[in-house]
Amino acid sequence: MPLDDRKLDVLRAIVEDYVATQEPVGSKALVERHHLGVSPATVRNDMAVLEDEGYIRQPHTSAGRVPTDRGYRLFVDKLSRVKPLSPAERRAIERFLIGAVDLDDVVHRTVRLLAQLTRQVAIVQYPRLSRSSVRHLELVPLSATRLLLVMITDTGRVEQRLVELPGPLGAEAVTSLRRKINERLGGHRLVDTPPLVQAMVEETATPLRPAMTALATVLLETLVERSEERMALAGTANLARGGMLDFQGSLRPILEALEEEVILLKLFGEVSGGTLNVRIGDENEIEDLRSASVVSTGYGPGTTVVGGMGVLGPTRMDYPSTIASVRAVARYLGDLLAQN
Amino acid sequence: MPLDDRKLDVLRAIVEDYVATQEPVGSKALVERHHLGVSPATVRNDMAVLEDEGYIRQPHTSAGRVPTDRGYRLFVDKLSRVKPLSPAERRAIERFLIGAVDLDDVVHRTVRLLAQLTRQVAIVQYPRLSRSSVRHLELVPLSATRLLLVMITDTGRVEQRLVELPGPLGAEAVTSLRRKINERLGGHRLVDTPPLVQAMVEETATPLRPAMTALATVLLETLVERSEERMALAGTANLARGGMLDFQGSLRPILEALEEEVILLKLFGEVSGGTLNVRIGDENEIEDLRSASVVSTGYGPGTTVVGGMGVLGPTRMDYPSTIASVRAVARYLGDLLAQN
DNA sequence: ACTGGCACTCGCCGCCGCCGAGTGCCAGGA
DNA sequence: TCCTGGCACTCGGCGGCGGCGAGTGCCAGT
Repeated sequence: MPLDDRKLDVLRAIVEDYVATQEPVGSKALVERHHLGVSPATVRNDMAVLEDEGYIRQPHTSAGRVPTDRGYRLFVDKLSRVKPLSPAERRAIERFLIGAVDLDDVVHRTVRLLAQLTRQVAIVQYPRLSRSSVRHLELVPLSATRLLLVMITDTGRVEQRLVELPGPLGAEAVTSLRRKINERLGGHRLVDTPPLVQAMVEETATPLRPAMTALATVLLETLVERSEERMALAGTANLARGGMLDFQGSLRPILEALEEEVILLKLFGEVSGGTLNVRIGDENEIEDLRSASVVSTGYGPGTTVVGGMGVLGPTRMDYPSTIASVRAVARYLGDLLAQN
Repeated sequence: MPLDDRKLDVLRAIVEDYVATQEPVGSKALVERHHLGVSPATVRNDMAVLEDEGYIRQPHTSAGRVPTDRGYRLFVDKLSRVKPLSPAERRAIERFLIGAVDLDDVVHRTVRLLAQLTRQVAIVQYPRLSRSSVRHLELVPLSATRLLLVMITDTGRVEQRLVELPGPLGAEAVTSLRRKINERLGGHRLVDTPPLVQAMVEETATPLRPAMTALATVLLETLVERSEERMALAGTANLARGGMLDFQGSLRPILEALEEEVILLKLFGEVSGGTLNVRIGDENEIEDLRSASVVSTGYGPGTTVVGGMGVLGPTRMDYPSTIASVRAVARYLGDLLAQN
């Protein structure tokens, strides 16, 4: 049973009003606030149908209607236009650009910006190591048997790791190792490096072999396999707005989920396509986030995706502007990375 | 009017019971649970005095008593012995030590450990740059006019910053700069470096002068002045335990404060002495934290203090064990840094 | 196909009275 | 002087009650 246009209009009106007021919306209030051109009674009939179809529900008899997850889904898919950003928002985005001194700074500013624009919890993943390529590898001797391995990627990430050498190593040896690893790995994407590292070890002459093996182990284990996806979080205080009416009473599960990096990473598992993703309530795979919605997208220079970002909020959130903000911030961040 | 011993016993009992049950405690319940050797009536008289003196109060007439901030203060100062850690806690602390691969990892493990032990919000400051000394400075040429400056401190922190050069620079020039800055700054504490940097610039010969100036600017501005004190946070979900009875209803101000790095840094401003610090409710300088208590201390190898750490929770928290945990974790972390 | 009218439902709110935990006070006893 | 048992009192919490009103579903009429 397809819904006719007016029913869709009604649904849209319900979603908009409910998001704005956070109170169940009744037929009378609807016709007053939106010029639907019909009487409350007609709207009521439409509502009955929408309820049968599972798009809205009544918290209790004789209260107004509230959208269901399914209703929000339809709204997002069919009924909402992306709301253009306000000049103030554009200005805010541009202002955040200036003065960022390094990648850490950029990520932190971005996540705060996003939290502020959407008034929700924002999450920004650092550019993924696996999607980046090696710009430079540096070896810094700390002592005779200890090196610091510093890796700089084309996305600006800098990772460092301690390497314990099996035996002491002279300065020339370090120089030689440094040259070799840069020759072999420089410019390659991290995902492609494992075989290169392997080959590199095998063709290393005996004197340097043990050191190179130690180095290779660290490279493989810590930089590639456990590619340590970092992320930044901001705006958790926004969860406490609305006096815990949202999130069925307890912030606890949400806060817990936000602290589990593994869980957060899942959120960005599917942003590879570069398309923007909206997961509403039950659609979330993560148990603890079933009472929340997540708007996420990938970002990166040009069309490539080097990381994910998004916001988390109550299912009753302003999807059009949230989506607009997330998309805009992702684009700006991508541009910023590109011009670097 | 000094409080006699029994009154203090009564206060201690009230604090312990209230912390355990989270409910106002009455005279009858007190004599039942603690063998005070006197009748409820006597306890009531003592309570009246304690109330006059401002150590406890009644939420409303005909309810039990609840400790005031002042009551907790007296309890912490005079009435509580530090509770020894349980074997399970000791084991947890030791377990966290093994397998930490770098400073980031150590700090993150520490903060999670602390949150878990105390079941509260834990905050750990990274070793302060200003208290650390330079172990090594590395210059990595990224392009002809761009250097990456990497600084490694004796506490294991690695900071990097981009340097835009006024003109292109050859490889030998970079080597020369690298040698010079390491000679001059290596081993010195960061707080002592500004004059050294200044001097270094002045005695640099013309060809390298502009590059050195750029380098010096970055060094001074970003590494010393704005010495970027980072910190890690964990256990925010613990705030939502106790159904927001604590924190007078809203988590919002607390969460907001926790996101303001500036505010958090204030918490550790006074840990320099290395002594453990307890700030209870109103004693907090930070407005938003007036409904919370903070237990903080410094940590560092041996007796020096390189950073702060602590936990934040409701004023009705188990001070003895919280204090024990914070102290123990700080000591372990200090030892870890020392043996490194 | 829409509308006005109408009876009905039910959550919210304020009211009331009971119960009981807890208190303050007092007179008597060690 | 200090402690105790007894006693009257207070007041928050709880459950039941009734009225109000927003909102609904249905139906007959246009």
